[in-house]
Amino acid sequence: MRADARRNRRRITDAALALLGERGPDVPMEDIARAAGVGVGTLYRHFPDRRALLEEVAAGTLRDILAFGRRQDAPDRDGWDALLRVVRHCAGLPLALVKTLAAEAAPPERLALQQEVTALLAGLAGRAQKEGALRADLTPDQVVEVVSALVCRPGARADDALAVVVLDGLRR
Amino acid sequence: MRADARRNRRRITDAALALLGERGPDVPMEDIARAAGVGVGTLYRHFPDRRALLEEVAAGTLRDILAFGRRQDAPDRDGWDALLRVVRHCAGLPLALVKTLAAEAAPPERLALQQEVTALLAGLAGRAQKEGALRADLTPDQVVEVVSALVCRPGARADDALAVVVLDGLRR
Amino acid sequence: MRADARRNRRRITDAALALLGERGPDVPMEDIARAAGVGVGTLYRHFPDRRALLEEVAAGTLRDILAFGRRQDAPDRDGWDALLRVVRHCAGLPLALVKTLAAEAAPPERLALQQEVTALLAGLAGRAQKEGALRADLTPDQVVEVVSALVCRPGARADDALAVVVLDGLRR
Amino acid sequence: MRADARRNRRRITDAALALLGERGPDVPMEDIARAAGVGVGTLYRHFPDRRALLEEVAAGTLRDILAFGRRQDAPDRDGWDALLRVVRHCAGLPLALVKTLAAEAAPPERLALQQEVTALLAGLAGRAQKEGALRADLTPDQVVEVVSALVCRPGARADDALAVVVLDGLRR
DNA sequence: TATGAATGAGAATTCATTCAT
DNA sequence: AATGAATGAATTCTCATTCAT
Repeated sequence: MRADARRNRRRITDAALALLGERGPDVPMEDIARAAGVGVGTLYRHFPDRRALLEEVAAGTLRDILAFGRRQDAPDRDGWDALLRVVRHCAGLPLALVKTLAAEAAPPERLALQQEVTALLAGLAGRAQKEGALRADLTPDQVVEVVSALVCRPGARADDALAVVVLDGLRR
Repeated sequence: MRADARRNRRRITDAALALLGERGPDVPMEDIARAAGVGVGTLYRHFPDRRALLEEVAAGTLRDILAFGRRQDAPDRDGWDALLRVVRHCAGLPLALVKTLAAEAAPPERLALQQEVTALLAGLAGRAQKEGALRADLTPDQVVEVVSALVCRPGARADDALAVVVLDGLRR
Repeated sequence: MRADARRNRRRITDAALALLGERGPDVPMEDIARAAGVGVGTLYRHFPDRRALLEEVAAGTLRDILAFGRRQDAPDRDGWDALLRVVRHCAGLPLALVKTLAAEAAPPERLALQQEVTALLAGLAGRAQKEGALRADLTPDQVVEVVSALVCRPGARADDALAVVVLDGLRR
Repeated sequence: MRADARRNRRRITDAALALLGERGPDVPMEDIARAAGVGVGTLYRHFPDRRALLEEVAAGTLRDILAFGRRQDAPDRDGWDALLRVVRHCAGLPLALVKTLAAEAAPPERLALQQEVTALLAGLAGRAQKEGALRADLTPDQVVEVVSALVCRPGARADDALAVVVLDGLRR
């Protein structure tokens, strides 16, 4: 039954992500459970309360970015290119939603993830600056701030007007 | 008595804006009424329901931008400069909040206002392109899209990293 | 509407006392509201949560005892007699129920009331001992403990077997 | 395997008694199971529902009293003394708790046990009256009522103030 | 007209019980 | 036979809205 439980847990987070996207951050737990095909009780067995579910949804996305980013962060690939790939990857994630969910004070676990992501991106930014591809009048953390704003928008796409303008603005 | 009513109405929208900013989009009507110094009954006399109140808050901000923008849109001032001033003005408004409030389908009145604002900004963008100050490979509407994303962020400031990058990216 | 609200509040505590007596300490708030002839919302406007309602029911009874006891505590009436009257009065109150409701840690307000009641009874007991009517080998506080046990029983009556035995056991 | 089952059953009733004492009459079944070191499923294999478990806890205590009482009820020992020993024994049992658990209508099995205990104690009381040790103006059943009230109190001890007063009140 | 009390539908959460493994 | 995951009814509490004063 370990397998069943794992499947249910996954169904729940998936359903949560979908419904929150469609219907905003106040979707009832019961609707999420129904969409996941389980009873509310099952939802609450996996997540002690609403906050815990939302945190897990957020954490899942952060872990995804982290994993993807680390795969790009190879010494033989230039930083600017890696940064671009991460931005493109992020544009496919529901980051605006996740940011909304995570509006409350970050619990330690999320804080740690956020710092890891930030550190990873700042590292890439620093390398890109050394390579001369990225403008040098911003600190790496400011670059992360810019990238984060670019990517945490509702409807963000990697090739929409803002992306073009921001990436141009970052170059050189 | 007319003056009283007007004052109350204003107090209510002000309180709503303030509380929504401090405590998120789910602040109870009763708290808004209390912060405005009136009873709930009075609040409901001015606004038939919660949606109507939020719409008014949003509309107020749109009207503010429109008024400011029109004042900048003088034929003897260059478009790029006017656009910059509008961006700076907007950065001082709680536009992220307003955008959140206005997440639902826009009613005709708001739609009209939004279109007026868009038209105004697109006009400025067009002029700035003709002047050669603004890059020409974007349509004016795309420029408005970029400016809007720049300005409708939580904590947006007219001189933060994203603003610098975006404005640099728009120039020429 | 002050009068209405007061009437409702009273109805609620009365209904609570009645239902808790009939159906035990877990009666749903909704049932209490219905029995009081009001909606749940009204109940919650008067008492912020279940605990607050139960505390009020308990406090009401303590206040009743205190008021009655103080009326008996006249210098020209002997202490033993006053104590007997208080015992008889208490036997008519749902003290077992109240004790159950008040099983949780006492909040300051209840604590204060309890101490006042205890002090009053201990005072009467002390006087009764000086008069020679009450056995002297117990401290006044122990007498209060005995009286309290006598009176906080389900179905306590002032003339049932336990009352007879205890009052006999206290005399001299 | 029979031994295992018996051990589990015992663990469950013990855990139930302990937890009910610590945390009140509403402890979840799952917590009882955990405290007993078994799964809920096992708990439900032994007791068809919550009521059945509570009844068994109550019945266990009644059987204990009955067994102890019968050992005291020897023709060569005086009734008053036997009664005293039973009272002392009972004071060590969680009778207040058991009384609370058994607040519902008594099922036949418990009813029978209660009557046996009552009969035993009434027998002792009758003998004590004949011996002249116990006051004779109460029926044996009233004496049982008094003893029962003495012993079914939260925190009852065989030498606390109420016990002293009641036992004095019963003598002669 | 302003007030705030009353209403009740809706949302989060708990827990007795069932059932697949 | 034991386990613990799943279920959903029941319960507490909140808040938009109505209405008596």
